[in-house]
Formats: sequence, structure tokens, C-alpha cells
Amino acid sequence: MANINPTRRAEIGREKRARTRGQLVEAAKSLFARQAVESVTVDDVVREAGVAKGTFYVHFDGLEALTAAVAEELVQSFDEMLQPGRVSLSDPALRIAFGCRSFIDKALDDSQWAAVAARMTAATPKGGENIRRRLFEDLQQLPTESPEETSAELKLEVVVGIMLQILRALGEGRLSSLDRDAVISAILRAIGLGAQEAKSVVERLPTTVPEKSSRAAAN
Amino acid sequence: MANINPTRRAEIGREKRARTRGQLVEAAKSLFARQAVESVTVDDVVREAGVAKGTFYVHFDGLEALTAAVAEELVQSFDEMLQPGRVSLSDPALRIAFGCRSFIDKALDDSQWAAVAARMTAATPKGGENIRRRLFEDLQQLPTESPEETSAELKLEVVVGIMLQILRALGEGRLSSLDRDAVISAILRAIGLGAQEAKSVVERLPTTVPEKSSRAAAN
DNA sequence: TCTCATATTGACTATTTAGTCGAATTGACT
DNA sequence: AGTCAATTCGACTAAATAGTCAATATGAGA
Repeated sequence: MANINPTRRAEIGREKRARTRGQLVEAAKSLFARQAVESVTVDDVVREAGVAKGTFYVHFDGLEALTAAVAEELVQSFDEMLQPGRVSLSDPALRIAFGCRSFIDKALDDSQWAAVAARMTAATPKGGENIRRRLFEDLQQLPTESPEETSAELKLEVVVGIMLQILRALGEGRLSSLDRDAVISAILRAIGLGAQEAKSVVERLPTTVPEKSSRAAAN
Repeated sequence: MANINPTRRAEIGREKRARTRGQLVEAAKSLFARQAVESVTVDDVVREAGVAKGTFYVHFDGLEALTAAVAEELVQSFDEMLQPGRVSLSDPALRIAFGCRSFIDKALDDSQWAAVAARMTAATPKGGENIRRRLFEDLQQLPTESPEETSAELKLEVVVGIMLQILRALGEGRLSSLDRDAVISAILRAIGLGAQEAKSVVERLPTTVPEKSSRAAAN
């Protein structure tokens, strides 16, 4: 008699489930990197994932749920990327610069990630809200220049705008020989730091260990 | 006998044609302002325009052609907006600032235009190419700062990124109390001008006569 | 090898969308 | 009022897409 422990049963299933679910999310990311999120169909996804249509609906209620899952994964990667800087850096300008550089490094290392991240912010603004809010707080803590004319709200849009455009460009293969520090400097100057201050912030930025595994090379 | 001059016949038709075609383009713009270009269907358009489906295909081969027509109209409005500055201003920084301010003024006056313009650049990069190219040329003509680290290619993405984000924000109703000059200053500082230089450029910017008719108010 | 809970499959129906076409409407002119 | 070329209409077919479900496959443990 094969009366297996039901808890064990569920465990076995979870592995298989997780693998298939992962394939679907991977397929979605691959498609989102190539075309508009709104133009991707369930049939596209299952074809790309090499999975039957019914399977899709076992894992997700519909495209919206899949999109949310991709967004969730992105937010996860954002948080992991930004966490180290948030805890260790006390200077808001330095925190902003660190966050931006982390994004750029990731985008330089994995252009698919860049393309997906850029597309998802437009499609599901919900996911990016936390990152926006934290950036906004950092911008508010920035020492205000003499006669401050640039509101924190505007600075927020400026930083987000530059970063998104860089992500889009890298995602499309443009700007592949990008100078990270030049971008950070431009952002810092845009939000009111002087050229010298900006340069100084960039120089004080802690060096990050270069990643070993390259996703871009693997694909 | 009603044997009308065939040339006259065609003339009569053209008016009716033009009106219907205009309704379709208007409907498309209205939809593009609300949702992703890729998610708009022919049925959406004809419903919004209050026109039968068959009529749509009399005027356009398909959605792509309609989208191209909307893009064409946008490019037209860009050119009209940017032309005065291009011919009268010799300082590249001034030309860039003027162009950006023209965009912002238009967006401030007509948030639908802003939303559509932002969405269309992503959907049909073809249309924006000329504007991009002209901006790039202006950026190249900019006097190079001491040890130039920011390439013209990067500056291009920075300016475009900021402008697109401002357009998106205004299109979504955010930043409605926007300080035009603050945006221009931020852009100029980002591309390498000092804070004082940027301020000076903004002050030297010729004043434009405020528009009488407000599209935003009319809708 | 057999069992069986779980996961996967793909054919199926229902709905949405693209695109067509003959019939009806329009409106300036006679 | 009548004419007629141009335009518009909307029902129609074909194709694409969403979502369902009974049948099949999987694989660890007995």
C-alpha cells in the first residue's frame, strides 16, 4: 500500500510546481524584454515557456497575475540591490548615488533585466512605488541649496526620468559602452549639487565587487 | 439631369472625408492618452469616434496606419513648436532650453498632448528620430567643459529621459504646479552647465506669448 | 512493480478582434 | 424634387485569444 505522508506529497509537488512556475515567469520576462507588456498574450507565454495552456491557469489566474509575479521578482531584486547602501550610508546624496549606480551596474550586466524593468514601471506603477518613496525621502533630506527653486517632487521625476531612459537605452543595446560615473554625476548635478560636489560624491562611493556570473553572456 | 463636374464631386467628398478622418485621429489620441498604444483595438477607436467599423478601413489600412497618422500629427506640432527657436537662436544651449521650454509649455497647456506624446515615443520611436537627431546636434555643438566626461550620446539620453518623464507626469496629472524654469535649469546642469550658467541661459530665454485658447479647459 | 496525490496536457467552447462588402445615406447640383 | 458619386453603415466571416476540464503523465514511497 502506498499511503504516503500527505505532507511529504505536498512537498514533492511544490518542487515540480515551482519549476514550471519559474518557466512561466522566465518566459514572461523574455517577452516583456522584447515587446510591450500589454501586447503579450497567454498563448505567447505558454509557447515561449514550452508549457501547455492549461498549466498556465494552474499557476496564475490570468496575465495580470503573471505580470504581478514578474513585478514582484523585480521589486525583490531592487530591494536586495538597494538594501546594502541604505543601511551603511548616512549621506543622502551618497545613498542616491549608490542606488543609481547599483541599477546601472545591474543593467550593464543584464540588458534583459534593464528592458523589463523599464517596461514594467510604465505598465505596473504599483511595484515601483516603494522605490520611488524611498528615493523621495532621500531627496528631501538633501541639504537645500541657496535659493532652492527645485522641489523634491521635481527632483524625483528628474532622477527617475534619467534612470528609466538609461535602462531603456541599455535594454535596447544602445549606450553599451556607458560611463557609469558620468551618469551619476549628471543626476547629482541635475538635483542641485555643484560639479565639484558631484564628483566628490562619486569618488566617495564604495566600490562594489564585480559580479562573476553574467546573465547577458549566458543567454 | 444632375451631371456635376467630377472635380467638384471629389471636392465635396474631401470635406466629409477629412472630418471623419479627423474624428478617428482624435479618438485615437484620446485613447492613447488613457491606455497603452498596444492595447487599443479598432473597435475601441470606432466606438470612441462614434463611427462604423467599415468606415475605419476606408480611411486607414489598420491600427498601424492610424498610429502613424497620430505620430505624424505630433511630429508636425513638434516642428511648429521648435522651428522659431531653431532659426533665431545661435547659442546651442539656448536652443536646447527653448525647445524644452516649448515642450513643457505645451504639456502644461494640454495634458492629453503630453500623455500621448510620452506614450507614442515608446510605441513608435520612428517619429521622434528627427527631434532626437536635432537635439543631438545641438548637444554636440555645446562648448565642452574642462575634462569632458559626459558624451553627447549620454547627454542626449539624459535630456530625453527628463523631458519624457515630465511629459508623463503632466499627462497623469502629477506636477501640475510645475516650475518650468526649474526643469530647464536641471536639464542644463545635467548636461554640464554650471548653476550660474544655467540660470543665465534661462533668463536669456525669449518670452513666448501665452496661448489664448486652452485645449485642456475646452475638454 | 504498484499506488495515488499532484501536476501537466491539449482539445474544447466562448469571447473578442480584424477585416470585408453590399446596402443605405448624404448632399451639392440641376 | 430628382440625380448620383462619394461616403458611411453594420452585419458578416475568419482569425486570434481567453479560459475550462476530463484525460494523461509523473514519480516518490510502499
